[in-house]
Amino acid sequence: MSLIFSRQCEYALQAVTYLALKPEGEMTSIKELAKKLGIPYHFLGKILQDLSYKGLLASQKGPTGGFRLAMPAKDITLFHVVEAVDGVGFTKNCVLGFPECSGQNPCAVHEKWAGLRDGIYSMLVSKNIAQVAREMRKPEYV
Amino acid sequence: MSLIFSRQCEYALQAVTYLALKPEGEMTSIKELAKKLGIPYHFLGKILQDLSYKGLLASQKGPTGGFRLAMPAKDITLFHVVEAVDGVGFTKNCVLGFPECSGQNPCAVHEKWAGLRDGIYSMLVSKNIAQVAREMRKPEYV
DNA sequence: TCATATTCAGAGTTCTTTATCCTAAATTAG
DNA sequence: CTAATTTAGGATAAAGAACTCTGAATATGA
Ligand code: FES
Ligand code: FES
Repeated sequence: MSLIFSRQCEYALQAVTYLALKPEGEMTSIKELAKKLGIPYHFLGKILQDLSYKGLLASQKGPTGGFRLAMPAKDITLFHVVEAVDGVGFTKNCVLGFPECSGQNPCAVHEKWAGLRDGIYSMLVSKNIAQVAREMRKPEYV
Repeated sequence: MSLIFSRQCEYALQAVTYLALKPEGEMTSIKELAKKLGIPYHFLGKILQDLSYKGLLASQKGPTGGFRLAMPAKDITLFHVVEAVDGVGFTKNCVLGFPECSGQNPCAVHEKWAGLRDGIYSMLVSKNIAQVAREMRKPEYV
């Protein structure tokens, strides 16, 4: 079981932050990304394709081709990626799965969850991916 | 996509807290639970069966049969249910999906996530399900 | 120019989760 | 004892997520 984000979304987040480390405009192949990040090659291809379709990445075919961010890294947050891949359900839904989540008929943990949800949101938007990428202390990001 | 807990786990949490409202020892049928909580009947049956197997619930067949908590509601927390159904992965895994999550090679949001993860854990253990059930402001719980 | 190697694009497949169905076994009430 | 009710449990179907295979586009260099 994946936690809050789907596997696809996790891979997307890893890949996009990896791209943020590259000089602006430089193309990076699926091969390099898949190898460095340990993500299944073809699956990653489909994910990046999807991110291109949604306007977050730009792609180019052929040798020397690959993917790059469609806009400056400082203008992208992790939230943009989550929004594009998983949607914004986690900002609206009841953590216990009840059909409605509002102050009207709150479940027992509604208040507590509201705070945590805000925390998650702020974790995703408080830094742009250029900063995020630099703060990664992961061997994958070398 | 469900958020942090699987659908199955959400249903389990709703059902167990519902049972916590009943007088200790009283049996409640799948029928009543499914109807009140709006959970698919047969699916809920499997979930409750599983919770019985894991020792959280006790069951009895025949008319007047049903399910009840296997121990006093004050001794059960939401975490017990999550643990039984989804496991404790969320307390250990990297929120960005990296294979390792530790202070050794932290991802960019590791610290922030550590705090949120603790918050989620405390949300699940700070009250027993008797309290949780009483605090539900849900029409389902009547 | 054109063959070839490289890379993305998109359809297709497998696996897991969710949900349904059906029959058997246990238990109660009459 | 019989009929009604309820859980137990296997089998199956539908939906969604995860992953794979094949083909189209493109740059390079012979
Ligand atoms: S109603 Fe449950 S989190 Fe809002
Ligand atoms: S390494 Fe990412 S949350 Fe710990």
